[in-house]
Amino acid sequence: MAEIDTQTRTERLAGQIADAIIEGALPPGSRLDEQGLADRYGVSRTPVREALRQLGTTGLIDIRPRRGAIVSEITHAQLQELFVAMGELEATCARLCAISMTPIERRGLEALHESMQQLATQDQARDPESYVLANVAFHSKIYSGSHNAILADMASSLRRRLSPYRRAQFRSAGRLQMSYAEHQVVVAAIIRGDAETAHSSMLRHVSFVEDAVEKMTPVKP
Amino acid sequence: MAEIDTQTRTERLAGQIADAIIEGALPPGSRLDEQGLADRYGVSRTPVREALRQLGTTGLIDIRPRRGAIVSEITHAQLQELFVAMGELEATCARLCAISMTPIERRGLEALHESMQQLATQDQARDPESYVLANVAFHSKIYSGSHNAILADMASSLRRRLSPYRRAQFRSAGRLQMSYAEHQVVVAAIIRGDAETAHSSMLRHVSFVEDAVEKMTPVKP
DNA sequence: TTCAGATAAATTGCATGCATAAATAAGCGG
DNA sequence: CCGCTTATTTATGCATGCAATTTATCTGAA
Repeated sequence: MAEIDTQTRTERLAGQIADAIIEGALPPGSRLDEQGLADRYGVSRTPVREALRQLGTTGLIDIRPRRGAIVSEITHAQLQELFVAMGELEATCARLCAISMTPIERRGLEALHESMQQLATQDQARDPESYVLANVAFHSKIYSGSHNAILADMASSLRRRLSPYRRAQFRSAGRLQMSYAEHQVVVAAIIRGDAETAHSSMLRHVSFVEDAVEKMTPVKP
Repeated sequence: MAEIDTQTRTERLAGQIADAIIEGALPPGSRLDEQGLADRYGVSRTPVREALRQLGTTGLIDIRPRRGAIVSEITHAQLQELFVAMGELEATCARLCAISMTPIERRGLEALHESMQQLATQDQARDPESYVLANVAFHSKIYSGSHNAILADMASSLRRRLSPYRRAQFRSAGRLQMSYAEHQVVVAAIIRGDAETAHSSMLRHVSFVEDAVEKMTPVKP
């Protein structure tokens, strides 16, 4: 048998349900039946309810009193706001990176970015998976490089919340190379400590992502 | 009898407990005994637990598995990070205000700010209460003026989370006039649409607040 | 057919009970 | 007197049960 029971059922559930949403198994609008989830994960309704309430405050799901919870459905306007917010947060993190990343962190970021060149240029139609993974790592490095756990948490929380809407984004033609080129500007600015450019180029990068998503995501009015 | 039972016990509890923390009735480190809270508010442990879990995800309280919940205690370093994060968020909101506030919103902000001049100059030792209230309204206007509900929520959530540590801040000598003068720069920049200055001056304003708080808040290492 | 109202089924909100891990107190050897 | 082990107590985590509300189903009339 494994080891750590240090985690409570509720916490584990919150993670599992969140993952299911992020991975798309539970698309926006899905009803989150308490008993159903309890059966599905082999627990009672109590920890399910606590997990749902936790996810509710993150915005991932929407709890409607006496009417059950659903995976958050988002209007077009709200989706835009989410992207703007994430863009501003990531841009802020990037600016802080330019100011306060350690030399080691700068080297690490640069190295990761360079390793992504191959992933971006290899046959993208076949498998953007590895680039997507590296991309998450890239943005995580930006978050942690800000040296501010609060901003980092907010940014990754937003990223999670948006993930149901970005799934297919990297499948569009040339998006990988575009993304890589945008990263290039951000990284260069951070490396040379140019806070303003780091900020503005990251803002632009995220807004490009937004454009790419908008072209393909049908969201109800 | 009143009317709306549209709100669930859990939600009401979450609000009441949060208020108690914000108002200082439950200082950082306080133990949040489930049964005690249940008795105190005349409910069972179940809604208390759900409310606590909700507050846990906002960061207001700290839930330690199997060891109960306490009002979040914060190290000096974390307090600094919180202030930096809030500063960056408010600065971002201020920048967005400069870009996208409507003429009516600009007028409203200016009017509120002007009304605060009297509150700042009147005998401050006696009663900073009214200025504190107006100050909350001022920053709320900045949040809503960003026209981004996500950023606004994050900023006000952070403000709530910091409120236990800012209570006595405005009692220090001359802090009111200082605050008013700092606001002046921010408002002027927003009114004339100077995004960069709005951002940098708000950042400076919040960091002054941080300084004022640090001088008086004893936080354990 | 479609829609209104009534009835039945399903689901949420909350209280309660119990097992188990922590915290606390008691006992014991040093 | 003090530290460490062991019992006792307390509190948390979770399951279960019930009342109330929502949602689905059924009936009948326009």
